[in-house]
Amino acid sequence: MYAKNGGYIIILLVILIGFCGKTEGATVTCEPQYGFLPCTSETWGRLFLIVVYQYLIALAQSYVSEGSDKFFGLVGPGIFGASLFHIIGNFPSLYLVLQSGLSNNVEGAASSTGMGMSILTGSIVMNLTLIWPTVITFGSYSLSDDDDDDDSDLQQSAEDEPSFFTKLTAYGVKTDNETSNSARIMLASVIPFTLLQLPSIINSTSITRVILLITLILVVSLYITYVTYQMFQPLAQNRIFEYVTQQFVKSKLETLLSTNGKPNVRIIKEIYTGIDVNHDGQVSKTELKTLLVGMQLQSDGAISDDFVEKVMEQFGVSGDEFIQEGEFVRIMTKWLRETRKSASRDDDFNPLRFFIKRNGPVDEEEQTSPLIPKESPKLQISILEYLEALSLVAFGTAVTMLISSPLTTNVWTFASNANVPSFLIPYFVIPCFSSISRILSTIKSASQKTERAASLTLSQIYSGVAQSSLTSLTTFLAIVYIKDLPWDVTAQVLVVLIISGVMTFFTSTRTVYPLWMGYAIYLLYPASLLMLYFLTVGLTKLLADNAPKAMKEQKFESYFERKIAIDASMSIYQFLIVVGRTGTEMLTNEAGEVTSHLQGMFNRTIRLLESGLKPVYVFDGAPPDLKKQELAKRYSRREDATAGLNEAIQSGNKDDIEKFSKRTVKVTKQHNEDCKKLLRLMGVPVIEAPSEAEAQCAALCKADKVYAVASEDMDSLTFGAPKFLRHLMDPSSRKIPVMEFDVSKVLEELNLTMDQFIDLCILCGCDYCDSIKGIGGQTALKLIRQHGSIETILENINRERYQIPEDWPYEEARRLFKEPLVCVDEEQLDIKWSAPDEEGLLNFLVAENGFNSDRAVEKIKASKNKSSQNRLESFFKPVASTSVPIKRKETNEKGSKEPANKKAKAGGGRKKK
DNA sequence: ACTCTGACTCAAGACGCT
DNA sequence: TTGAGTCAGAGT
DNA sequence: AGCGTCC
Repeated sequence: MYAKNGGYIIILLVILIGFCGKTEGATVTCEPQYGFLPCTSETWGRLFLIVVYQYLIALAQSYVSEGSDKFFGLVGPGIFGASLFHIIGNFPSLYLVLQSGLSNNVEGAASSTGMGMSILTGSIVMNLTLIWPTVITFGSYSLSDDDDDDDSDLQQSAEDEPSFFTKLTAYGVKTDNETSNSARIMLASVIPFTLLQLPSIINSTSITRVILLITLILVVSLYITYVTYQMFQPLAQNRIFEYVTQQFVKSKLETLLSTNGKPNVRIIKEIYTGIDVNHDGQVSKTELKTLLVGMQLQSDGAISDDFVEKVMEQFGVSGDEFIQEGEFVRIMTKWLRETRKSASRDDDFNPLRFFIKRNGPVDEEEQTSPLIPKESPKLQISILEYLEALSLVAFGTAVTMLISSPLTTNVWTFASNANVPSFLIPYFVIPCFSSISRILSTIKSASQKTERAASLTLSQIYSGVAQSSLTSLTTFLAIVYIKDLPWDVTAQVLVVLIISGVMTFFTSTRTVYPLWMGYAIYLLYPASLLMLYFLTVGLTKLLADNAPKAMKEQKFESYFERKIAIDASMSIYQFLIVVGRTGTEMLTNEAGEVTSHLQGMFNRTIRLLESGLKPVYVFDGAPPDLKKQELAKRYSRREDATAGLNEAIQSGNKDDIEKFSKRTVKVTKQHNEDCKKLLRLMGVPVIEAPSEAEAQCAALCKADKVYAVASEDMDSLTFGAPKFLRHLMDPSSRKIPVMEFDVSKVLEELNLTMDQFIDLCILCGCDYCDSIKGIGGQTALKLIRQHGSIETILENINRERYQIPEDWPYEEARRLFKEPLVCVDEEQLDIKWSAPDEEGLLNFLVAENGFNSDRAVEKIKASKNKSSQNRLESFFKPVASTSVPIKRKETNEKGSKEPANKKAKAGGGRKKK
């Protein structure tokens, strides 16, 4: 059976890889993970992949749990059962939780740590508010104690069934005391979450770290306690053991009973081997007991040795003798026949009859009787068995590790493309996926509708929660502490606390859960979603004082097919400064004209086209008057630098030459014209802004002509570009992810209006005017918050402390930001991307500027390939984004971002790596 | 003690070869 | 030029 | 990954 499933996994993988290969021919714009896993840039393709990956993970997890169950069955309760068993069983989900935190990507560390915690929170809450009530609703039976066995299935016999509302109180589930005990243990495991809440109350980074350490120590000691407890209190372990074997035997028996006609000897033999854990070819008394447990022979309480003896007698053996396979098959067959005919007498100890009417009488008096077989099953070790278990675990784990990273990336991208709120992904989607199999098995086992089944299943949930929160929390805290990662888990922690608090209230004191309670607790799940939503959204607002996260990291590839406006002058400047320049030397053509900018622009544009982006380059027009002052200053500085350069050349100081030559770089009209020509030849649209290029970019974005503005200059935000990308060009050379800013979110989280935001930017310093001495990002934000506008600030500010520049033209600057001179008429409509004019391009590059023709041809080809596939329009609108620290340009920018980290903003001390 | 500012420094493109 | 990172000093 | 080359 494992082999069959293993076959599925392998076949699926092969299909996937084949799928990948197919994609490769036509469209490869995405990077296959590990070089062979398929990938896609289309949204629905992603969905498909997600489903497949998820299925694979579910399979893998079932392997791991089967394997670890097998281990447990082999070893039985003991030190292994107490410790390793849990860890192994939890490994796949643990890995899912932590893989994000393990990434080396420091930039994304904050979000990944948050993500790990969200997954943990999500699965805890899901266990408690979805799986838990499932036990109640699926496992409920009449709580009144009459012995009518007919209500075995609530849904079926509608006639004599009580009404739905009556059932709410009259039906339900009972559990034993041990279950409440597990609940209390689970509660204890949640205690550390309280500590994690402290940093948001206390405003100190150092204390935060101490708290982190204390929490870590607490969690570890709790974990040790938990393991120790289980070692010396085999109660809990025995429950799991029973649960495990019960699952196996039960499923077999169900198949057996569901086949009509002749008893299926093969399955009976399978059961026999299943029970015969040590594979010595015979079933002992202890092993038989396992069978009886699996049959749910008694609705609660232990199987008495007495009873086992009697059943043994049925098999013709007694005491320490063994049951042989042939005998086993014979008796089982007999039982089956009898059961079908229901001709058996009551005292003949046919356990199957009890199994069939699972909802047998509940004997409350026996509730307190010991649940545990007096002797734990002592099983002999079979190497083969171990190997099988081991390989199951190893295989499942390997598949999980392999798949989980592609799964999560796909899930994220899908979510962002489909506009799913991002917090739902780690909180709902991922735990949901990994819980599916658990939900199913829970339904199955709860459907037995016996106290024992309910108790076992609930215990299983509690201990599952306790284990996963302890293991995950330990690892999470350790990583965060050791790597000193930023973390802000206030919202998740609160949700866990509230949910588990409510659940504790429900569960700690009682053993009877009426049906209504199950339904009520279902409601907690949506409630927790709302709670988390308001906490994340609300909190950031509340914390807006510091660093709202209004930004989202994006993969470079996720901008496939997106139209992006780029400020050309900025790029040209960069190219001139950096491309092929050594001292005063630059890349030139034969005529001695500089071609650095062409080289850079060509390469970059090719790269963009190859990635499927649609760039629009916007060139600067005439600078506004205000900026002229600034420009004049720059000009004079450049003069100085030129003088310095000459001096340096004469003195031969290389460092100085280097330094000054950088400063003397100037983008000339000629450079601009060259680039425009190049771009037009490449089929890339070029727009000439009447004034500021940044402003024009923003206008294009506002007019929905482009998806976003890409720039390194934060002025774009001030100009109100709805979407703003930073580091778009960087990922190739550096490992910085693209940051996507959403102005509306920025405003929302800063809790400012656009006008206020503009004022803020002016205060922080802009190209148009000076800033006020002594006011940086922080103070500016505070002042704006407090007073609302520059005017009011000026009225209220302490003029002694802050020297306000004379003739401070803030109003003018504001006007430039608010109503920049941009071109809005339909002239812009001709933003069209066309195929490159190869001939013209080659002529221009090779003939006029001395480019290597082979290289040029090759690159043009590359870009053409990709751009032809660009035709596949994506249906999906640009994506909403979330969360980022706000920044402002100038030094102060750091003012607002960096403090964001330090400020211990209520969000909990974030530390920077 | 903690926060904020401002002054300082540094690097800045993109590709391919080894 | 720009931003990023660091550091010292001044301000609470 | 580091370093030279692109023109």
